[in-house]
Amino acid sequence: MIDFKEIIAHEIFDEALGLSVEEIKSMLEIPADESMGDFAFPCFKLARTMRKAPQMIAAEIAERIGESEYFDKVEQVNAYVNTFINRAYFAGELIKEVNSKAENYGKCNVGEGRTVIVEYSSPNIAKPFHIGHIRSTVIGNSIYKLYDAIGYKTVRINHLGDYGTQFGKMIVAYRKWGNEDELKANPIKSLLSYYTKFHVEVEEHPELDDEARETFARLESGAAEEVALWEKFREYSLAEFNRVYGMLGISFDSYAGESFYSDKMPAVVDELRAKGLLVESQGAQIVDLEPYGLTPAVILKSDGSSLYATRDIAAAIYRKKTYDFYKNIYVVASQQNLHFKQWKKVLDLMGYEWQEDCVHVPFGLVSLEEGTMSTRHGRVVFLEDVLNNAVDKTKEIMLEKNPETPELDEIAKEVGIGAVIFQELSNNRIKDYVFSWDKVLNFDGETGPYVQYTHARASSVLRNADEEDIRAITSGACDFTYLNSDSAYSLIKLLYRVPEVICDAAEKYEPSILTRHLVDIAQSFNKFYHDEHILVDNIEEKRAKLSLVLASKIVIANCLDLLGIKAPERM
RNA sequence: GUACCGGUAGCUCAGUGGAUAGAGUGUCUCACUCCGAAUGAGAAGGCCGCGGGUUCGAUCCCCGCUCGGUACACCA
Repeated sequence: MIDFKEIIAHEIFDEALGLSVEEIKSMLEIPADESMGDFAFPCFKLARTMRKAPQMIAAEIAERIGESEYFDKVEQVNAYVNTFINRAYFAGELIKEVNSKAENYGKCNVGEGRTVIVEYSSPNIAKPFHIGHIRSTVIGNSIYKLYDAIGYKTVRINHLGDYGTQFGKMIVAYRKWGNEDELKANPIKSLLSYYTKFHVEVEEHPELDDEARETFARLESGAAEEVALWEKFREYSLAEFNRVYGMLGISFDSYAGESFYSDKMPAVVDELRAKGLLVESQGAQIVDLEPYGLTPAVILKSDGSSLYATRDIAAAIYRKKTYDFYKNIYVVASQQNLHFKQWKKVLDLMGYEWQEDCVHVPFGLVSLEEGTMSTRHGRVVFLEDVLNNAVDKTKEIMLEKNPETPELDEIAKEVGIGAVIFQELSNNRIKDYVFSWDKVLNFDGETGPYVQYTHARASSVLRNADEEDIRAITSGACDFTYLNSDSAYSLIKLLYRVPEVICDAAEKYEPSILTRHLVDIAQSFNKFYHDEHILVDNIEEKRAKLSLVLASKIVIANCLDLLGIKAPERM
């Protein structure tokens, strides 16, 4: 693909400016308003070194490069040199690139030979999968896809919350109030009811807490009965989670959760002790982090059992040994910022420089209109219900608009679930939000269905073309001078920027950057579609326009895929 | 109390050390004998939380304040 910034930087370069081509390239801007050109070069900074008014410098540069064949026009406006690339040239280069690379357009291999671990979703066993869990699940999945697209080897880890004192509580509760049949019939619901009952009962019988702690200690030491029960809870729960993952089209390479590290912790504790980091405080074993302005990291409780922090340290060391990661990414809620700071500091104190390659990717809180979600208090919205409602709503709309659509049920799933995922990936992940049924079931405007509709619309136009047209546009033999309208050209520019947007989104661990750009593309396509008739009588013009439709369809589908969303041909 | 995160149009949110701060939604108009109206066009809507500072230039960077969220040793 032609690097237009590179070309322009070479054109602008002149000894007298005192800037290298690279420096000029990095100073080039894409103007907010298209009437100001495609790429602009601001001359403010040159004013000082050249001791000349920036407007004059801009005027001189514009004059000097104005005759270049790459430009339709070069203007000086105030302190800017505004360049307008030759439209037919730009269109031809971009469209041939997209249509020949097809599903690979946007990908690259900058990560070749390196491994990136993405830990995401990581729900707690025996608790329902609610709307709060969608964030880590869907953001993490997109980050994995982004890194995969730019050439990294990826490892997807679902760090299941399948260990800890809560399982002591669960086992105690199950023994007191549960039974096998009930559990089999409706695992998570039953487990949740036992857990809830435990918390009610413990108010009056505080000794239950001690019992739970003892039970977890037995589990951790490998007592057969406790282990068998725990395995049953885990297996049943996982089966339910997998149903939701199936709906979302999400899978993992590893389900090594907290329990997986239970036998790897004593070594970590020994190592900490050997390195002189472990001290006793109030009966517990801790790492003192006061010199670093942090509260202490508790490694072992006073009863000798392990904690979340201990397991995360063991996990990081294990992952470094097993995968030799380039980056180890944790997509975990921002509530755990402090935990990750402490954890990184402990690894640092242990002498592991690779802690710098461990990245916590935090995201904001989802709450309900009634307040913070609380499973125990029944203030909870189940993810599966949200997905099912979105699918039902989609089906209703489809039956009204396009009842003849083949495979209507299948497409309703792709669109309904896509709508939920898309909304989740629309905003900066750090922002908190309040869940709203109205919002999640709205399919107009900047939504997943809007983008999918745009894709279906482009597909429809291509279906209406004849075979010779399709052959011509896939071979790239078109007269691109027909694509010189403003609406065609702004669409082309948006498609051109997709590869850099993908890299940017990956580097910042921010899928919403891609989501936003995709909305811009859909808007731009729809404007082009309205402004211009595509299937015109003039064959050359028709084929040039169809080639842009094909390129748009390809790019939309590729971007949707990176968000974990399907791109149906009809809807 | 301390730390971190957020405050941009009625609402939900983008945005960048630079040109006139943008979308969607809601409200009011307009456009389907025409390639898919889940669409497009137009109108209206802004002390970019407040006060200082750095800079040729700050919504953006720094400091203080304020409002909201989150976290702060044996839960995860």
